[in-house]
Parts: sequence; structure tokens; C-alpha cells
Amino acid sequence: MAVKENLRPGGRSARVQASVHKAVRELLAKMNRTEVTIPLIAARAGVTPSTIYRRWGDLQELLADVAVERLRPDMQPVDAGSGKADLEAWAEQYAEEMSSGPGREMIRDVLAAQAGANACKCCEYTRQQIVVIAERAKARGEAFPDVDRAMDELVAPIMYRILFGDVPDAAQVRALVARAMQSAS
Amino acid sequence: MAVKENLRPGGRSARVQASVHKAVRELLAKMNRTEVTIPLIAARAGVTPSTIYRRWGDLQELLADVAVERLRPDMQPVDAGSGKADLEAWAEQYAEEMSSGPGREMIRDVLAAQAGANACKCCEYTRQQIVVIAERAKARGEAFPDVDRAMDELVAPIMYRILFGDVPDAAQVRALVARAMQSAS
DNA sequence: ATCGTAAAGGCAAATTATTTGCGTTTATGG
DNA sequence: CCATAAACGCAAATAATTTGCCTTTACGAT
Repeated sequence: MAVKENLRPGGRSARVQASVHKAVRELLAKMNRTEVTIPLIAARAGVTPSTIYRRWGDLQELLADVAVERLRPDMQPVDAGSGKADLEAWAEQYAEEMSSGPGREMIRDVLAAQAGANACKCCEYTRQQIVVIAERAKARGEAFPDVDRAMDELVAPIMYRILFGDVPDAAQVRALVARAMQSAS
Repeated sequence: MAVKENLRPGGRSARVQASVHKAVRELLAKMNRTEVTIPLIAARAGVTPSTIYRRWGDLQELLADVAVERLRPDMQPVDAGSGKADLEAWAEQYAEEMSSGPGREMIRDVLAAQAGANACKCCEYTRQQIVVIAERAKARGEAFPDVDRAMDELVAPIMYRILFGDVPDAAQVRALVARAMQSAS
């Protein structure tokens, strides 16, 4: 999606945004997250540090901005034949991605930023994936839980465990899916 | 609880820890979180900045350390007569505290820190409160859900919503409690 | 008690990051 | 293609972080 950046003269350049994001991704790929600094990012992006400070405020906000983009799903949930199978496949992959080192860091970056907007977006992405699965199930004439309910009973416990230290394994995720499916209507 | 700090000579002084924590709490009470800096904390605590840097590493870790202490419940859940009533009373208060400005900041501070230990502690505190409610219910001979299940079905959704932008109101919390109580055994 | 020792803390210099003022460039509407 | 408002670059000023070196402190052993 090309963002309609601005309607006023001298609007923000998408060029700077792109090169800074790229620089962040590249730096995160090859060094510890704590070693990445704004002057470093600026140098690699070919801009001055003050540009980044003025535009994003601080490192936290910039990292959140980059993280939320990387958290955007790049494809539809796979069709595994039934609502339950779809949900299971999706949830297992979701849990695995989010509990991986990079996944956890991205979530942390999103949550650590002041601006709550990024966290919301992140939640919206997840919700949208479940909406797709739910619609597919409905189209097949299957019973499927309400999306909000699935967020409460499946997504929330997975995320809570990841954030608060008790990473769920595949069996636990399947149990959560089974539980969520019991409220299908 | 007096922490048994150290068994080696020259162990960490609890005095410094206490005055630094106190300084952080006082500063957070009277200024914006983003304005609190390590040199400021050090000055108020009567120590040098380097002491704080060496001991906590960075502001994030120090804030997480202070936040987790403030998140420790200072009393048992109130006895409202039944397991369900206890859970309802507890959950409403929990949701309210955690979704308040200071509550959210404390959670953010805990989650933003590198060290996962603080987040675990935080989760343990919550779990312990529910254990107390569950034991009380059992002692009364009531049916009550498994504690892990209550964490999944009640605590996780509340926290997820708070973190990802959709703060739950009292009615939603009561609905979650009702749902959790359905799995009582 | 007091002594030896290892870890913590103070101090100050060196480094690095952040903020800011000001002039220049750039994207957009007219 | 001109006027304009927002971004950007540059560099100086400020603030935060790191580091080396020395002093103090708390603990175990004698």
C-alpha cells in the first residue's frame, strides 16, 4: 500500500522513510538489538541523525515502526480443509513465529513505544487473519466461534504466555484451539 | 522480605538499591516518564550515575525493576462470599488498575526490559492471587476452574486487550469471569 | 575483634548520543 | 513554473553513557 503521505507542501519524503527502515532491518539482522543506535542507522541510511530524531522522536518509536511492518502477515492463512484445521495450522505458526527470538523482540518493540497505534495495528493484523478463517468456515457451512471470542480464548493466551515467560508448545496451542472451537456457533 | 543479597565480600548494598528505587518512584510521581533520566535519578538518590549504569545497565532495566515491585499485590483478594464473586471483584480491580495510566506504564516497563525475569514475577503475582481465590473456593466446597485455565480465559484476555489497545470495561470483565466459571470442576 | 579480599561505589575524563538553530532543498497546490 | 510549508542537512551546544582508577564497604576467616 502506497501511503498517501501528506496533502501539504513539503510533505514527508517516502524516500527517507524507506531507506531508514531498510537500514534498521539490515542492522538488526547483523547485530544485537542493543547495539543498534540512531547515528548508526542514520549513517547506513545516508541521512543525518537529526532527521531521524525529528521524524521519529527516538529509537524506540522507530523500532516499533519497523517492527509493526514486519509483523504484518504476508499471506492469507493456509486452507487446511476445515475451520478447526485452519485455526490449528494458523495458531501453531503464529505461536512459533511470535515466540522466536526475533518475534519476541518485534512484539517488545511495538509494545515499548509510547504511541499505542502500532500495538493496535498489530492486533488488527491478527484479527484479520482470524476473520479470513472464520469466513471460509462460514462459507463451507461449518460452525465457527465468534472472532472476538477466538481472540480471547486463543490469541490472548498465546500472547500472554509468550510475553510473561511461559512459551506455549504445539500441544498447548492445539488444546487452546480445541477449547476455542467448543464455543462454535 | 529482606533479600539475602550476597554471600561474597563487598556484596551489593541494599542502601543504594533502596534510595535509587525511592528516587525513581518520586520522580515518576511528579514528572512525565520520558523526562526521567539516570543522571536525574542519581542526583536525587545521592549516588553517581555510574553506580546506576553499572548496577542496572540502563534506564529500562531500572524502571522494570521498580515497576515489578509496585505491581506486587499488597493484599489478599477480598472475600466476597463465593468463588465467582471473589473472582469478579478481583478481576474488576485488576483490570482497572492495569488499564490506568500508571498501570499500563508499569506493565510496559516490565515487558520492555531485556531480562524476562521481571515479567515472570509479574505473572506469578497474578497467578498467586488466583490460587488464593481457588483455595478459598475449594475450602467452601465450591466448584472452581483450574488456575491455569483461569489464567488463559480471564487474565490473558484482560491483559491482551490492555496491551493491544482495546481496554476492557467492567461488563466485559464480568463476561470473561462468567465464561471462566463455566469450566469449574 | 580485626584482617584480607572481592565486589561496589565515587570521581572525572573520554566518548557517544541527543537537541537545536539556521540555511537549503523538496514536494505540492495554485 | 511560482509560492510556500514542511523536511532535511549541517554543525554547534547540550546531555547521557562508558571507562579507568582509586576508595570504601561488607563478608569470611582467623
